Amino acid sequence: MENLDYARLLAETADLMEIAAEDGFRIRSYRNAADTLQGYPERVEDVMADPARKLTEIPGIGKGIAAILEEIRERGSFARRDELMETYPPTALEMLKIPGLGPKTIAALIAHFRVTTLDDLERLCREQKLRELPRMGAKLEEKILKGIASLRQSSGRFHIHFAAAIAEELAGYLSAVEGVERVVAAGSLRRGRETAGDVDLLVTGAAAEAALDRFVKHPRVGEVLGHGGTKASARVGIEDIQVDVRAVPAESFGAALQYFTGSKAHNVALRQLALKQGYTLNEYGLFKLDNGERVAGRTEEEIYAALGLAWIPPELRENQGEIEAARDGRLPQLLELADMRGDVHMHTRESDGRFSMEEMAAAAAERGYSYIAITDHSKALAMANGLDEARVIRFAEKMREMDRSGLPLRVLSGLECDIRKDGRMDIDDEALARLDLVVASVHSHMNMESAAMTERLLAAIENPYVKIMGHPTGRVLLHRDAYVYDFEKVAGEAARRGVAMEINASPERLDLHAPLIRIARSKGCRFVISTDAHHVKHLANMRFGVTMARRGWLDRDGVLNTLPVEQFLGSLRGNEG
DNA sequence: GCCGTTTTCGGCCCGACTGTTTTCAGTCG
Repeated sequence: MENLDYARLLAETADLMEIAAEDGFRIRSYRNAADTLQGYPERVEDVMADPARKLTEIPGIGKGIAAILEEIRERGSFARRDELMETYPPTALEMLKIPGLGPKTIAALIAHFRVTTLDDLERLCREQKLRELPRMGAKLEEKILKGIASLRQSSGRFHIHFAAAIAEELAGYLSAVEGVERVVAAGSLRRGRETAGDVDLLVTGAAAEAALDRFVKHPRVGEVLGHGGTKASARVGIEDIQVDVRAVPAESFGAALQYFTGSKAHNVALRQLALKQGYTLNEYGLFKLDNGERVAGRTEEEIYAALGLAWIPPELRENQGEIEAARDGRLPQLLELADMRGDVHMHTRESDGRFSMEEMAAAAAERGYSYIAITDHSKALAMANGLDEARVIRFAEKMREMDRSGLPLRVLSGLECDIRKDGRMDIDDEALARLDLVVASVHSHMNMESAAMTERLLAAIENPYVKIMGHPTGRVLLHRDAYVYDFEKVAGEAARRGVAMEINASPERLDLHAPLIRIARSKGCRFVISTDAHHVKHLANMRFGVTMARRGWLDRDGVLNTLPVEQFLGSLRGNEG
């Protein structure tokens, strides 16, 4: 089992404990441990397997949870969880996802009506039975019905490019209000998470409150969930994404931005640090505990500085060691979009892209790149019109000719070559040898068991022409899970052989993601960031890949396609020195 | 359940909004 599985069991149990009204601090410990494991750069099973190591080295994991993790490893669950699962129907966890329904209400519903399915709950609301209970009324019944409907139609999370587009649209709309000074997106969007559950916008200026009124009148705003003097919430567009807009005074703008950017775990750690230093921190500022005097709040920088910390880039705020690094001056100089000099994975009409090589080259040059690699599909992807050996050779020749004929940037000849089920390349070595670079990717047989998939990938990177491992986990966000294999082993071998790991910047993939980037980096891997563009407009997705790299603590030196083209080529496997 | 430059016991982050109330519990971020 992976860290994510351990984290899920702990978090799930914490939810059930909340319904069971257990001690809140104990529940928080479970959640903390789950959060920590989720992003922990080492596999928890490896720590358990190493006799020289102890689980309690991991912050937030003490004797109690260490024992639970051991129990999970042995039998896939643990006693406390089993008891709770027996007491409460599995739907209890589903019900928590309905906005407006919390643990207390759910406990009451289960106790009084013996609700066990969402259908039960829906019927009770339709028959207006909920109002028989204290503090429940018509509004709640309505809210639950809407919640059930939206739960059934979607997972409630959205791709980052979609959430970013909504945020940018509304920010423009609200900025146009006279007297609004700034509109900024906070939340997981600002931290660069791969998906967002909602959009948080902060508005400041004399007319901030008026901006809330304007927001709820936006033509694409549907249901208004709340609207007060400092906050308005509504669902937007046919996708029904929740948007929260908050009006914030200028003197506490930094505090609000810090607070609403999160993550929750980062904020809790920061407030604990503030308390230790004699301050209290909230969304209005940093205040002295003894006399309530405001110490900071106008900017994030002054808040972090007052706590003895360097300003922490939002992408790092996951309570994964960034606070300690900021204290000790060890924060990395994170990669920037402007550092990128080339994009080395993209498709043209030769396979399943929509544009010609010349059009892709022109669009890439416009973005300021000095080189690209064209990497169309190989023949195994027949439905994508993948290239066979003869076409690979012909197309590579054509690319070289074009490259000499004065394109606006350097075009490298490449291929996204399928890794076959047995780990061999889909194209023979003789043809691969004609290319500047080969990206090796899995597009088939994704459900192999872990050991076989590990062997397959190890075999693939044995091929000397493979320079880059494409979208290394194969996940498709909100749609398909990563394939299962021993990532550390493959990453270690890739590092040893000089095969670079791709950070695929397509918003539907974002693969690798931050925890695996950190693992790969710790194994000595180098990276490229590529858009996998099938359309000229996809070239703009590079920013999401850079964000992912930043979340993985990468600086410019860790990413090969920040280098000028000759050095980039020289840094690829087999070309060194 | 975790944790310790005040602590191995006694703390543990904080405020706004809603709905159903006659003063506040529950939910959310």
